[in-house]
Amino acid sequence: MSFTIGEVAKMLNIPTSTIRYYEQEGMLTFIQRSDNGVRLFEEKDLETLEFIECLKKTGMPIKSIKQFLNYVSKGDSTINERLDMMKDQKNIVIQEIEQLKKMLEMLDYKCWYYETAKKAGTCKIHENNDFENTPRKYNKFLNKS
Amino acid sequence: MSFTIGEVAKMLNIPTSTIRYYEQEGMLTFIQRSDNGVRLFEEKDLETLEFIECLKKTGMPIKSIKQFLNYVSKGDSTINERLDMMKDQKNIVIQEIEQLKKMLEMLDYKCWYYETAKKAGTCKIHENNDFENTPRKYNKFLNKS
DNA sequence: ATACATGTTAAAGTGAACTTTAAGTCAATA
DNA sequence: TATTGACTTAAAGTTCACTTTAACATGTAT
Repeated sequence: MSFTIGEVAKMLNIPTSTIRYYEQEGMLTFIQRSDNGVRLFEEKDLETLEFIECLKKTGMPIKSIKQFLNYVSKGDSTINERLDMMKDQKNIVIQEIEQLKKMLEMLDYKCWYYETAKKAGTCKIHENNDFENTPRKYNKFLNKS
Repeated sequence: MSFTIGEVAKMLNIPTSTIRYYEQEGMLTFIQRSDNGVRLFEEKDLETLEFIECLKKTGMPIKSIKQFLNYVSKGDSTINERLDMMKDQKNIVIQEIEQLKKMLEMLDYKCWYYETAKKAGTCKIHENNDFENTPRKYNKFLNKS
């Protein structure tokens, strides 16, 4: 049993134009066609599309995803290359999470900064960078606006 | 004491073209000029630029950063708006971290998948989705390629 | 005095990831 | 039989965040 592009679009919540774009970019070399040229998606193809969406969420560019999928289609001779790509992407995601955690601390400070300014009715409350009245976890942000 | 655009670019590791672009987009309305039109950056301006870089790392679009900085220049009457923006961005970052953590698990599984395939010399080792020989934490990925 | 580094601008170009448009094919339904 | 809805393509358009280019100004070093 197979699905049309419209059905796939609904199921995976991806616009049909995006799916066609992916095929055009050479990511979906495996998709079969009916006699009159209509794309036929199998269950396995849906899984690949879902995997593509995951890789996109990790920030992997479309060219790299294409590269990976081309390795997949070449079979066992490309296991090392695929392993390397997944390892590299893992490290990228680890670093991205690290960075976002730091940014979260900064936003946390900013929220505190504006909560207290809101209570005081003015940002002037922060003008002298008062260590005494600043929660310890925010001390590192003082004197850095 | 003030800095030229080239000095700022080196200190913050941002291209001069990018700084000029930010000004053009209305993010740097505060920058002063010398008599002959040369930009003069003060210490405070550097801090603002660093903050802009932070907001960019959180994924905030340049239009929103501009919005925020415009609120800042309007003073105490916009404290609520600024607080709301920081709260919103905090939630966005929290969700992004959540998503990346899930993607990290997926990449972790993929690494294990290809490590074992590498040892076996073939991906066929995974063909029957063997629950027995799959570490528990990867079980949820079985039958989903 | 001339070259050079650094600054200035406006405008055009880039790359990534899509989206939209226009024109056409085909199967099913009123 | 005519229309509707879903599919097809190629090509152009869009948005974001810059970057590059070209032409010119200015201050310092030789």
